[in-house]
Amino acid sequence: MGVKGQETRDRFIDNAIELVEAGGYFGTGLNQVIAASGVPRGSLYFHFPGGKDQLISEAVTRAGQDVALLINEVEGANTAELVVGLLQALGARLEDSRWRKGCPVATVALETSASNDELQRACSSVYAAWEAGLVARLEAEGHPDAAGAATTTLALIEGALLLARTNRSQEPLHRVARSITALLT
Amino acid sequence: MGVKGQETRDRFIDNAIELVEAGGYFGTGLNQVIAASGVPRGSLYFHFPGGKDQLISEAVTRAGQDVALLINEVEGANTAELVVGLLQALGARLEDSRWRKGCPVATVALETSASNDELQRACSSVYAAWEAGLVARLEAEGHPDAAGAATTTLALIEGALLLARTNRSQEPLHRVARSITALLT
Amino acid sequence: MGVKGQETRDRFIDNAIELVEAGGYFGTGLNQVIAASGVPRGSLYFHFPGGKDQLISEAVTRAGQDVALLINEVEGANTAELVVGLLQALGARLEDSRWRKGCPVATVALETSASNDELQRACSSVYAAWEAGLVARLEAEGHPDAAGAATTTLALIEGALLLARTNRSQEPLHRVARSITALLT
Amino acid sequence: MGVKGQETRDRFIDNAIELVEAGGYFGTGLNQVIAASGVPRGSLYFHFPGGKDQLISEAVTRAGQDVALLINEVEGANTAELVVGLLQALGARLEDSRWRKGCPVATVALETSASNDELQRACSSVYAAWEAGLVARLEAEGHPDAAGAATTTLALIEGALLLARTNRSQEPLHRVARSITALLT
DNA sequence: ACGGTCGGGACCCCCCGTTCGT
DNA sequence: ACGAACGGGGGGTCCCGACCGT
Repeated sequence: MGVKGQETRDRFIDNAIELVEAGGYFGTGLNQVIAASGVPRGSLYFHFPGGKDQLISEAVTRAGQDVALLINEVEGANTAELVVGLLQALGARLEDSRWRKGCPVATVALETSASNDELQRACSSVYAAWEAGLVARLEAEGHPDAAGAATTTLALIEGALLLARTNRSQEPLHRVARSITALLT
Repeated sequence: MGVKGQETRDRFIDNAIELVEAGGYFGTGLNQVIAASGVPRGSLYFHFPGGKDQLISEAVTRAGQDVALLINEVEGANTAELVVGLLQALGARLEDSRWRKGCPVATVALETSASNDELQRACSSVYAAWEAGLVARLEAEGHPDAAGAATTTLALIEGALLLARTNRSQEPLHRVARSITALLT
Repeated sequence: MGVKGQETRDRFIDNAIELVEAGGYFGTGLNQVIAASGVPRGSLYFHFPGGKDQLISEAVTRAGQDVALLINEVEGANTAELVVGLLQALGARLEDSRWRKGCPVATVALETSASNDELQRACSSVYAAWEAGLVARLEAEGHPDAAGAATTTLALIEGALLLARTNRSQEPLHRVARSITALLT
Repeated sequence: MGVKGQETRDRFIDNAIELVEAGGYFGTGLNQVIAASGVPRGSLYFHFPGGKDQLISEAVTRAGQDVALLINEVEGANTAELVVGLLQALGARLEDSRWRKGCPVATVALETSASNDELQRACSSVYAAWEAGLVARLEAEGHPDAAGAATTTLALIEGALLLARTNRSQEPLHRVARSITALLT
């Protein structure tokens, strides 16, 4: 694939992430993605012959990888500090985007878990990758129940993001941040 | 309003809850609701002149009230026991429905928080009611940080439901149940 | 029919005239008429069992009669003066209503002449009545071709109203007023 | 735009003219246009992203241009003869179409002048073009009040067409034809 | 390989005019 | 007289595929 083609592909994915994060799978039309990308309609099906499912699936995966890197590569801090920092950053991002950018996976996960296996698997994989990163960290720190703590941490983050976004307030994130420390140490 | 009219209205709302819980706001068509309700199209707009938004809004509210009753009226158990029981019941319901029935509010909340104020407010109100119920319980038990614990509990439940549904496994609910006990006692 | 019933009937007709004059037959919904009349839905079909066609038909007829009275009963002026005065009054009414109130018959006549015999006949009758009034006047004045002049006059008025409304300007009415005098004297 | 696409576009417009002339703006459904054109629904919105308004607007404009050509390009006859010939042709067309094809602009003009600026402007432009053609002719013939005569002529034609169509008779056109000669010479 | 135009329907939500039962 | 039921149709948008031109 040429450089030009890769750029076009990336433009689609980047814009898809942005739009899907705000509106979800069903709430985002390909027309919006196409318009935002400034690329003709026909090109989309050249790069993503699987259509909307393939595009959104790759978008979710890409967005998930970006976060996974954060979890895996931040150093010089224990897990509790990492998560607290993450919550703070997510809260700022959420409010700065006027409550549009929460978790790029959750909406799609809930919308498609009952009706679209391809996307359900993509979302599940993202969560699995995040959880694996947390488990590795917690085990390295000698946590007695790394698996349980990782799942709980992930649930707390996702739940807090959901509440914060729905209430349009960072307060749930702050409250959860306090609880996390007690839970992980 | 006559008895007959109320029944028709309720049929719409009940079926809307069912369908929206599985498919979300955008993923659920009014045609599906109408077909499932066995009521003609025109009747919907007689009972819900505000259209889809009014119908789904009332559906979310109704579903939220049903859960609120559970939180407020279960007696003879402390909050930790209540929540653990709730997680167990939610897990069974989720798996029994073949991973279709998770939280009737979360999907709509995420889909509409950026684009639909009426629904965002309806979802936010439901969460507020649930949280208030938890706070009342925790305060009655003398919890030192009832507000923080309630938000954290709610986030945990919602996050665990999201993970369980996405992974099609009750495991996240079980793990979180263990953490809850530590958190609330 | 009781007094109350007659009032309800009249309310329907008056509001129908108003709305139909602005929006035409297809452009006016019974819901609008019902809402404007402040009368419950079911009452409409009690007073007008023939439905929309009967209501609009009676509205067109009533509106036509009001104008016919004007043509037949204005005294102390020859026909040319009557018509010029009429054009002036119609122009003022048109502009005062922000170009909504032109001829209460023309729109319905054009919309329904191809598809609705009942309404086509109603409109045709109104025009016939107007024309008869003009013929009577012109004959009384000794006009050599009363029938031809009456039809021409009516066509000029209707055409000028159409142009004035479409261009949102009284100018066509003024220009036609000048021609009328030459034609009728 | 390719040849194929242009043909599809033209099919839409041609059928829209036909249907709108008979039924008006509100009386003509896009489904009818689509069915008559034998082109799928989606194609309509590709060629007319502005929807019904754009389609009908272009249809009215196109129909107006066809008539304008007639006014501007007929030679070897003075204006009075041109108009008389026009009235005769319009009468034949009207009766041959079983009183369906009158003026392709008037119905839409009356229906939309109060509620749809785009279409009101389109109709107004058509009338302006026709009037300009008449003014040019009359000035060339040395008419002392070309503007007044042009407006009057246009009003007469439109009014006569309205009456003829409503009464389902060519008689009004014949009577007006006689008056026209007196007016323009 | 890639960009671009267009055809193709299914489906969206909403509102229509009408009729029924009380 | 009136609230409610009743379907069919309104305009509009969806995602997809095919067929061009490079």
